[in-house]
Amino acid sequence: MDSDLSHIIEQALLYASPLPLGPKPVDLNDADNVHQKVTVLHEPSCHADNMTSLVAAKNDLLTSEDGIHRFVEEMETFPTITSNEVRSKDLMGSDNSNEDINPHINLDITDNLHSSWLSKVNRSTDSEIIGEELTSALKVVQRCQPTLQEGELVIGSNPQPSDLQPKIKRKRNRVKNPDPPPEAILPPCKICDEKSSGYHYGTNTCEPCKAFFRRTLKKKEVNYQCKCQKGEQEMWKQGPYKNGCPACRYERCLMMGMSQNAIKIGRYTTNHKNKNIKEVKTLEAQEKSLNKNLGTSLSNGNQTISTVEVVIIENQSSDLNEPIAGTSYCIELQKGMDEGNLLEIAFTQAADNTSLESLISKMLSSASGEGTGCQSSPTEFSQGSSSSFQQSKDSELHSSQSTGLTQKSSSESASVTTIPHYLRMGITLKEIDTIVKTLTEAHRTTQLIQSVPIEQVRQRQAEYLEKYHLKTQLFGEMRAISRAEFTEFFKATGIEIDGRNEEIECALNFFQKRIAFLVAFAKSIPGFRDLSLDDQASLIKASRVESSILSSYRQMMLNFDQKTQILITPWGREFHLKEIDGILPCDLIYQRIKYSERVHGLGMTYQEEAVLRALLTMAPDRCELHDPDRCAAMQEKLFVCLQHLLTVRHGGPGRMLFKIMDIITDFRKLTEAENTIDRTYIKPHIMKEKYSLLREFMA
Amino acid sequence: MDSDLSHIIEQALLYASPLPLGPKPVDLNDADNVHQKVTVLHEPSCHADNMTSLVAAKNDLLTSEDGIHRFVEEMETFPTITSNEVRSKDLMGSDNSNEDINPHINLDITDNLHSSWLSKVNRSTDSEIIGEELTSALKVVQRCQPTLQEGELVIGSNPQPSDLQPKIKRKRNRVKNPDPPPEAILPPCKICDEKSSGYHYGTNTCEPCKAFFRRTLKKKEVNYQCKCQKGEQEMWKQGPYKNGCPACRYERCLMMGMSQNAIKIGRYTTNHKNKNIKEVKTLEAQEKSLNKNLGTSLSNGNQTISTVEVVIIENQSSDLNEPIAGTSYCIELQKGMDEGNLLEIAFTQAADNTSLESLISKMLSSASGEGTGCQSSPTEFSQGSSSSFQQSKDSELHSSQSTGLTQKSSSESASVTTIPHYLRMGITLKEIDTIVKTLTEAHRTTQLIQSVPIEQVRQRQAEYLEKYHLKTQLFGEMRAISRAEFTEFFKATGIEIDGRNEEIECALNFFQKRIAFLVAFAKSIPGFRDLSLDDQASLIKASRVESSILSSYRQMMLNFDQKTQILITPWGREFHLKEIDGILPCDLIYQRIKYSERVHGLGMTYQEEAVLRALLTMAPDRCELHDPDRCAAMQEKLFVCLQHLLTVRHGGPGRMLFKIMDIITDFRKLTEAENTIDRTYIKPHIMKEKYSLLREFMA
DNA sequence: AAATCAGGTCACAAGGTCAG
DNA sequence: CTGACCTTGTGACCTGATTT
Ligand SMILES: [Zn+2]
Ligand SMILES: [Zn+2]
Repeated sequence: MDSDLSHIIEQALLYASPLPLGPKPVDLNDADNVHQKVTVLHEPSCHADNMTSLVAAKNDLLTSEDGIHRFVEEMETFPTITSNEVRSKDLMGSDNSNEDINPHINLDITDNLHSSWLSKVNRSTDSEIIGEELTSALKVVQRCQPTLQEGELVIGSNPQPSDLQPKIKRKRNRVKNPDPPPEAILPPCKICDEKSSGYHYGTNTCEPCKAFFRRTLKKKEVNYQCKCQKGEQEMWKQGPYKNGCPACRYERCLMMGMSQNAIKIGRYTTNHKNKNIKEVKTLEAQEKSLNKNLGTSLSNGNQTISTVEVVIIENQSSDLNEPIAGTSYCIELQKGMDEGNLLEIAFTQAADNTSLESLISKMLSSASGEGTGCQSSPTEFSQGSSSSFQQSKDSELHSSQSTGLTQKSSSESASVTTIPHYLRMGITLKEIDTIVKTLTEAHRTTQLIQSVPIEQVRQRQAEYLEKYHLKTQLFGEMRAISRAEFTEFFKATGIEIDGRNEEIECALNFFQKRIAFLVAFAKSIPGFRDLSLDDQASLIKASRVESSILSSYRQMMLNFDQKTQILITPWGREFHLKEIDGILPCDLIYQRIKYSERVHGLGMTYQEEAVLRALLTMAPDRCELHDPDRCAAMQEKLFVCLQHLLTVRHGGPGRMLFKIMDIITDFRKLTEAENTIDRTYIKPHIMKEKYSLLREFMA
Repeated sequence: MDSDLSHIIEQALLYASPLPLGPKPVDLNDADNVHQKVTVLHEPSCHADNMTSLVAAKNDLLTSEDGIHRFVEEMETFPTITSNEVRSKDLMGSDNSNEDINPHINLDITDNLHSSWLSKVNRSTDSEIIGEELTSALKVVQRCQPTLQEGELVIGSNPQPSDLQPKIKRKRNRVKNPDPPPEAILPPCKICDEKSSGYHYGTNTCEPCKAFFRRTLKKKEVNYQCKCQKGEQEMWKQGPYKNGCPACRYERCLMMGMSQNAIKIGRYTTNHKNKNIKEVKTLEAQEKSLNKNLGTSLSNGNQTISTVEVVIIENQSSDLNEPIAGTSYCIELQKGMDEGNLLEIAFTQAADNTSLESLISKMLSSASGEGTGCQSSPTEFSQGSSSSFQQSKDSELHSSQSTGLTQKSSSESASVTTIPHYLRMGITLKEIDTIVKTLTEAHRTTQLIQSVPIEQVRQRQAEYLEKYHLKTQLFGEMRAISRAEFTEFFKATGIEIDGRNEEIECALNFFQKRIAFLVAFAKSIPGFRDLSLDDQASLIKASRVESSILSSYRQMMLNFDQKTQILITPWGREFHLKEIDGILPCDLIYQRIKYSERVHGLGMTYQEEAVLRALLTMAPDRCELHDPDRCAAMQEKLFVCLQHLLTVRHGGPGRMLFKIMDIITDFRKLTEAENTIDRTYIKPHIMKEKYSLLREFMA
């Protein structure tokens, strides 16, 4: 830290010498250099040469972002811009603040036109910094604009002087912003989570959503048809989402309070600005700081929600998802999901005393047909034959034509016209495609998705926070009653101090449900069912942590509020992190949250998520298998699928893949940790017959 | 819609008369500058000059023909354009953003129309800013239009001043686009190489291919039958192609990433547009330079050793690295390696009390040129390698080129439009080849290779085993003296029970040497040295376990005998696994051995190993970096290299890659384990100054 | 004067249609 | 089935108006 200085010097030296800085180092402070550069730039004859040297110089200055750098960079790219591309407005310079269009380009054009006299003038210019010169120059030009127009108008229409003045003034405003865009901080689009462009119709939205809403407003009759797939409507309800469905989009717009009347124009009030900032901060905090905070936040978790914006909505359609009053939080199974069969088995059969093995085995073998849940997709995948493309109506399966999702992909992938390496093996693209579709579908239908908008969740959390405070005031920290104490007390007296056993029952119940989902998903993995039942069971068990995190992390992000430290469990209860220790080990929960955040941070698409989930499920080295090779072969295919997805999305799987691998690694640790915890915490509770499925999993 | 009529009339009027704006010059408020500018622009005499210089300048800037050329073309043809063809809005200039119409055209129009009077406007030279003046001038001209029109209207319709404002606005609307082909620049169809019609389903495709893909999407069941002739399938894989085969066509669509979710709609961003242009440029450039590259890269590939197992070298110069007396077990540094510089610093400098940071930094910065270390000994190695069988194997595989570049050469006869294989993310095959070579070389020269044949080793192990048995018979299990006991004893009495401290010194010494190697290798990674020194250091530290295992596992396999459980350490001592615990935690050694076995089990080639080592070194997610992105970019390249190598070797990297990833994953666990162990075992020993380098690594 | 938004414009792609 | 063409909706970018 303190040795930094010398270190920096070292570095400086290092970089200074060996690298070819180009003829004239770019030195911002030195006027001469600067001028030179400018001159150079405008000297047609020198053009090419200087270009290269400038570029070279640029590359040497690693960190700096400043004017010249950018300038140089643009010079570099400029040549590719053809005349078509330059908008007249750019040339005219009256354009206000287009961030993409760079003024320097204008310069260059101009240069080209007039290089002869330009270069001369330029040299004699004073010792200002280039960028500024340029911009100021721009400014001047722009000034001319309005004025001129003014003149014309006078001619044509006999204007009143009074008219003239304001006009000029107004025009001036438009004068260039010399410095880079301050780039106001804004929370993301409430509708689609994209980068928002401001507060539109009463809500922070992106430009597209704004336009969409405007168009809709203009319509005399709104009759959008919902184009959503199975679980997508829930996604819309839950939070920002994006797919091609205008009906749901519009509905969400309304949900978020967009309307003509909510319009607000003009400059932000400080208040509003602060609100924005706060909101962003909150979001960021949520994304990042969980790790460090936990320790401390456990002790001081009584901050109030100051920044959560509770959007008050007149919700006309509070139909199905209305959480019931006080506590009962509604868990919605996928509507489309025909879970009957599966769960039936899971729960009914569990009642008898079949051997543990046979329990899962039954679940596994039961859904041999299409009948069960997610299996509607191709079942017999086995060895790459994939002959049966019974995508039934899934043609649009993941039709989430997430418009705009691809912008990223387009940005990177240059000219990849060749078949990637990873495809050189037996697997065909078609197969990949099918696998991905199948898995995505299965993934979507084997997770619990609540359709409660985040605002409601937060609200509920806020409410609970108050309750919690009250409780703690009355009884002191709930946490004080440790699990050990409780058990002791319970054994001795038969009295549940705080009714936690009931809670535990709920939790266990939920766990069993989730297991059913895990099984269902696993079964949908192409080839999975070709394995022996034993192996199937082993795999599912071994991957339960991964699979369940991948299937629930989005919910987790929704249901846990960093600020208040309040978690709403999937079975619908609120807990402050501090009190949860009585039911489940706090650490476990915490770990889960942490991992959820990490996964969330990856920003995977649904498809990637699904494939990864499958990949992790099919891990032959996680457990003893009868036929590990077969499993490995399938896993390999899944890996190829994942690679393909990543490659397609960001012109190269590179970084993402590593990040994922990194998390996988840690997943294993988590699994280990959970295994121990489960044994101590859960096991004692699952002796009841109805939890035999669970028991099996804990074996 | 409604304003159309009047608008049309307006237009008609406008164009009907040759637009004599009237003698009144544009009168500006502060007009001098502007006037001048205008003058310049419209000075017929200047015109030609500017034009030509412009063109000249342009040609410097780009290779391509289109941009300005087209512009020039348009300039020339413009006069013939009739009113229909020009949008009024363009003329009027107040229009906001037509990107396709080139401003210059406007300029020219105006020029032509008005040159008569415009040129007369006085030109008082003024040394104000230039480029902008120009643009302003442009604007002026354009603004004239509407005004003028206004004037016209006045004549015709007796306007009220109040009317004026809105009118201008109205004009902008809805002028039909009569304009000629704006014809955006687009790269060709990625599927069939035809002229593309845009970005469809995430890819630039032609209209037919788009339709084809759409139809396919709509199908519920895709069962195309391949109708390809022999060889045609390869064509499809290779690049854009076209024959009647829907199966392959679809396959390629998927390949190129077409999909529902890749849909992007709406207007292009400037960015996207630029990307297109760039891509077109790149394509053009590639076509040109392809042949050259191929020629050169083919000719300079003289590297042969790819699968060397153990390189045996007769060592004449066992200079500085002389290990410990007693048993003379020879550790050889690569002869050619000019390590002096490096190690010097590592060891000499270590003596003084420089801060830790600067220590590594110095090592990092020392080898600024190519001169150092691993870079220097390419030739010797190939001589030294005795293994002839590999060569033959190699030549079978891919004749001269180790990286399989030959494939390309074989296909070079293909259509010109075919882009080389493996050309992703801007990486050319040549680049891959170079990287691989560099790394292989570096890898080879930054590891300790002993020159003892395995028989000798085994023999020695056998001998030691006897000794060991004797010892244990005499003293009982060595292991009995635990580290704790020893430390205690040593502290108390100052007596080393079994001279283990000496051993430890040896080990530490060796570790330091190895660090030097790690650094040297890292530095040879292309791009590594572009990172900041801090980052470099962080990366090296973070990857030390991986890198050292990859550089030593072969030795490890050689030096550890599973049967006897006897290990010969790299610093030349024998140990039974049981006794080693006194010096290093047995578990660590054991882990190392285990991992070495795993890696060995992969059967990687030397090249793969080298690339993998580099890949692992360049892991941006392992540690905090100032510039993770840059690092990630390089890592991606390395990843491509690895993929390429694997692909070449076994026609598909699939499984292998996955296995590797799997091991990588576990490496991280190992790293963590070692970090803890290091802290407890090693740290206490490295307080001596000469171990400061080591100390830094343990930080 | 600067910030900030409603609204407008139109380049652009999805999906449909229909004649080959 | 193919692909040219059409219709419809989207969203990037701009301007003028409105606030603070
Ligand atoms: Zn949005
Ligand atoms: Zn095509």
